[in-house]
Amino acid sequence: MQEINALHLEQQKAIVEEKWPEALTKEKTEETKQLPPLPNAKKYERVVTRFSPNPDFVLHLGSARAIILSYDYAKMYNGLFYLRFEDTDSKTKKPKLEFYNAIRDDLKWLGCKWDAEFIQSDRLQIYYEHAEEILKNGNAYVCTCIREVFQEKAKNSQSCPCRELAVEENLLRWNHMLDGTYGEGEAVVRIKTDVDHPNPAVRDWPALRIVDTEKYPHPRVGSKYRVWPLYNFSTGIDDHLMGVTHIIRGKEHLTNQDRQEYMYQHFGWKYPETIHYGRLKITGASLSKSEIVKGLNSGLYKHWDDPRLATLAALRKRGITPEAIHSLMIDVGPKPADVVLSWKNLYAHNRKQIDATAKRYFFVHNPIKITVNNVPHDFTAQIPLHPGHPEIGFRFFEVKPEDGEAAFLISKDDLEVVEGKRAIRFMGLFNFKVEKIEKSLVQATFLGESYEEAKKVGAPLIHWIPCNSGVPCEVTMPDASVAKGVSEEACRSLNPNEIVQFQRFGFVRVDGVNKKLNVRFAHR
RNA sequence: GCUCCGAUAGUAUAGUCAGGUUAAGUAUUUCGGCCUUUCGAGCCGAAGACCCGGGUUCGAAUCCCGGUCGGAGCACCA
Repeated sequence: MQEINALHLEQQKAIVEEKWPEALTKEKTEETKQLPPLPNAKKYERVVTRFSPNPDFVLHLGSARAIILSYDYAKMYNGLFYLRFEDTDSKTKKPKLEFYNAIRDDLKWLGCKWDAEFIQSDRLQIYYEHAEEILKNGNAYVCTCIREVFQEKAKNSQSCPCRELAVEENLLRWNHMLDGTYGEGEAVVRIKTDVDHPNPAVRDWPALRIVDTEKYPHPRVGSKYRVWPLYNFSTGIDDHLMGVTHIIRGKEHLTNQDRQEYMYQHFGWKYPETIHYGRLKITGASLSKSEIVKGLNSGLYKHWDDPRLATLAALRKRGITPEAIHSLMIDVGPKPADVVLSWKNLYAHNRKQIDATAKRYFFVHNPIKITVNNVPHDFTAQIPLHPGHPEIGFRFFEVKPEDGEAAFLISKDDLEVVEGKRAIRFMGLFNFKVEKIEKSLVQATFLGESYEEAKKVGAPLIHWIPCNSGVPCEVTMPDASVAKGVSEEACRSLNPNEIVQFQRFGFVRVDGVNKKLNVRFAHR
């Protein structure tokens, strides 16, 4: 075995080709895209990654990148993947109880099971202990300067007077933060970095601050705590304590690494490996939380699953599968360059997932009545639910002409397809010729039953349903408009969540069926 | 303004770290054709890219410098 591994890939291939030629061809068809190796994975006993959302809103396509990369890398190295709620700001990014669960559901839906879950609002004591320790070591101080004054000084590489305070004084001030002597905004714990750091944003960054939780109670722990850690402090401590080996996050966190590395040095810890991927966008849909919330508040969107949005809830409702999102994200990978995804790309991934299993049905958009004369006898049309898989079953249509005349519904969209043609074929039924097109009625004459005949004369194939049958159907389109029509009778037995294809119209996901069939359009 | 990061076809990505065997590979998109009782899938074919300018080198998509463009951060947010 070792012997073989020592050979070059080409040499290995040559040997295989010689001895087992069929093995290689199979390998090629199953080829799927792989993530590049994780940096320094071998240095750690066990790879640990985490996804750490603030439960202040639902997840979107951008979050999916962090989740899938973190999850996949953990699995790739037989490691662990954690979920950690970062809910330490009950004021400006206030968490809401409903989103903790919504996020869990999104993760489950994506198929990314987490090995352990943490909630930062349960861990305040841990942060307090570390704050005390770092104050005792003289590597942090309690700053009572006016924010703007501090910033002005930091900008000019000057230290503030609090920086020189003795440990005892800092500890005293720290207790004043905890016991309520200081009010909100009056004191903050700062981590000592380097007042000459080239990036002013890194200089003596704030680690813990006071929140008036009487006024802004935390959804989980209410007003129990008034001193709360800031992002770099809680995240930095947690990543170390939880043994996270690889942090995978957006590059907006790049300077946070610089900041946190100072703290790690103070504690004598080793900073984890990091991957900072670039900004992800998708054409025409905002992935900014605040913008989505703005649209929600203004009434532009009724719900965060509005089809115009790229939230996971919206994509799910449109019939985009988790597998499609997964393979899209693997395709994009972890590189630091920004990407602007095209919906068509997502659709292509999705189509690959659903095409083989989605049942086929007729949906007549903007119906118009058509009568066909000279229909010689009754028909029972039997059309497969999937043209490639007749074993799935069939749908049946009864056509009973009266005095040789049968009535159907076709889509007005097909009028231009039909116009001026010598022959048209109703899929799975018969051929006819259009005699007259009026505003609300099309008249036609029966030509024949033979499909071969239709093919020979190049007759267009259109879909149809018998008049006075079918289910009224509304299709919510990606732009939130609603396409109305009638879908065939067999659709009555459809279940919510099912993804089907309306033939010649596109793939849709079933919302519900009652008196009316409600579906959402996914893509062609 | 300051501090970072990045740049391969319409989109996404491989190749870049260890410069040559790649007249830049793949997926998707687009356009032809075939096939198919869907405008879906499948098959065949075509089109389409190394941001610009210098430098190093026998040789640069790959290394160096400059520029341009794009993005991020500069909160007592995450």
